[in-house]
Amino acid sequence: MPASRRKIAPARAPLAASPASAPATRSSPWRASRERVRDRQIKREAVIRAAAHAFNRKGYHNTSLDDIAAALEVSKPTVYYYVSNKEQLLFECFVAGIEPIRRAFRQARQPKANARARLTAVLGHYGQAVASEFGWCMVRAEDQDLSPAMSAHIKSLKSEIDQGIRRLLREGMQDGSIHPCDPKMTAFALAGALNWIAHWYRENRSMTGAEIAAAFVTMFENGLTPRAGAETSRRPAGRLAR
Amino acid sequence: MPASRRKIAPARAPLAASPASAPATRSSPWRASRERVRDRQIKREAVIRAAAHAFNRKGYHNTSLDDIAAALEVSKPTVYYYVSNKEQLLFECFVAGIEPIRRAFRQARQPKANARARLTAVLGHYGQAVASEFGWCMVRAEDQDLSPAMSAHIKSLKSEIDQGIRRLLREGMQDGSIHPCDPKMTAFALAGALNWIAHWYRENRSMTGAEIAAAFVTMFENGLTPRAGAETSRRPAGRLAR
DNA sequence: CATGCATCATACTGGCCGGTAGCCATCCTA
DNA sequence: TAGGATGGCTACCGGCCAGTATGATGCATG
Repeated sequence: MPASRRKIAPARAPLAASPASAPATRSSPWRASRERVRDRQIKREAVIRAAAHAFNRKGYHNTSLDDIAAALEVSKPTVYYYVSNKEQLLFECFVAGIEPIRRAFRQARQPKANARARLTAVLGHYGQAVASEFGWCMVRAEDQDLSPAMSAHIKSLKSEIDQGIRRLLREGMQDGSIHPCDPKMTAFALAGALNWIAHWYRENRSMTGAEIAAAFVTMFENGLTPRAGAETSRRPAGRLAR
Repeated sequence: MPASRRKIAPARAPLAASPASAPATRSSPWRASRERVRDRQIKREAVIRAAAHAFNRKGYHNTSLDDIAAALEVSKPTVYYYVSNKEQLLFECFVAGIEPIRRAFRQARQPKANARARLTAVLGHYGQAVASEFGWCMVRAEDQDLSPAMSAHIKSLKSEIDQGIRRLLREGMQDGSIHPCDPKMTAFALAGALNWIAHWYRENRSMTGAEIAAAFVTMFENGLTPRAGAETSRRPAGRLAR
């Protein structure tokens, strides 16, 4: 069977540019194969994205590198040409997911508003990140699946986020914009609620990540108990947030 | 090498009756092997517990049935003598974890208090369940890891919980005990925050599940924004709840 | 056209692990 | 004390899959 080069998977699914995600379209740079874009970085990122997509749908352990390669219409050694192993692939997805959050924290550094407002902004970015293509990888990167070195690295990144939230909570309690609370527990609750988005935000993406984050944040701010001032319905069913 | 029966794992670790968990002590019914407790159900439950413990520490995919067998100081076919396969093992753990929550909902059926109070009670039980030995299995039982039948079964059980929370939220909005909100998003936020306990409540169990749940619930009820009435610290750092 | 580099495919290996076949030991019952 | 029932073990199989050995192809440069 000669003449069967560079076309392992006939056309299982051209990855189809995820319907309503972030504006980052993903059209595999291999495709018709004859153009040979040589930009290594672009292809490498395509591999990362494809991995994130596959992990997202099938889980890390149920995704083989052959799957990822097939989605890109290349073969497994090609994938290995751009990343060193599967673990690193997951790590890259993790970093891609968490980087926007770190950026949001850097933005929230300068205190141009009270701490609650800055926390709100950070949580909004957080929610969007979790709802992104890399959210699953970010949230579900288990220490158990990784080598000790990677595990430590990921843990430190996660801890950085956690500490950032706690810090904003403390600042808010100092400047009076946040109700007194245990910063550790509160940070766990906030991060947990947002992290969990990655579990249910899969099918039916009727709300954008920003909308979800906004809905959550208003709930966190107001609480369940009716406020004395305005107990009437001002925003009865979300959906018009943001 | 004769005379090597019934002692595969010399004494890797007698499971040691987990340090500070629920009062359900777990002492493997095989142990000295000579007593031959015949109660099949007891041994079966020991297998489930051991599986939950192992999944909890190492994750489902990183736990082999040999691991579970070794933890019980028996061999793999013995495990298969009590459960049909690994998937069923995970399912049993899931059910064991979720059953207390369903019970809490049944208790919350009779409206002897306003809906917010009943929701608070349910969430307390929810948090305790997630912090239990089976919490991880309950929270992390992924549809991807299961056959379609089991996946559907689990999904329906999870949905039952979700709908229960939404119902209490709606009831609370009707009886005025809960601030108007989108019940779907709010239920996601509440369940997510509580589910996430399973991720960080592992080492350092300085708080009990009930304490954590109580801390979360007060935060959910009050929100982050300071209340007009009492903005002073009444319970600045948790730890003395319950 | 020759050489070298970058890119990628075919085809394989080796280990792990879920699951099973077949056998043995002990206990219960008659 | 025979014989089934119960409970368990050793030893194995087969599939999946991460990762690789080897080499082919195309492009750039001289």
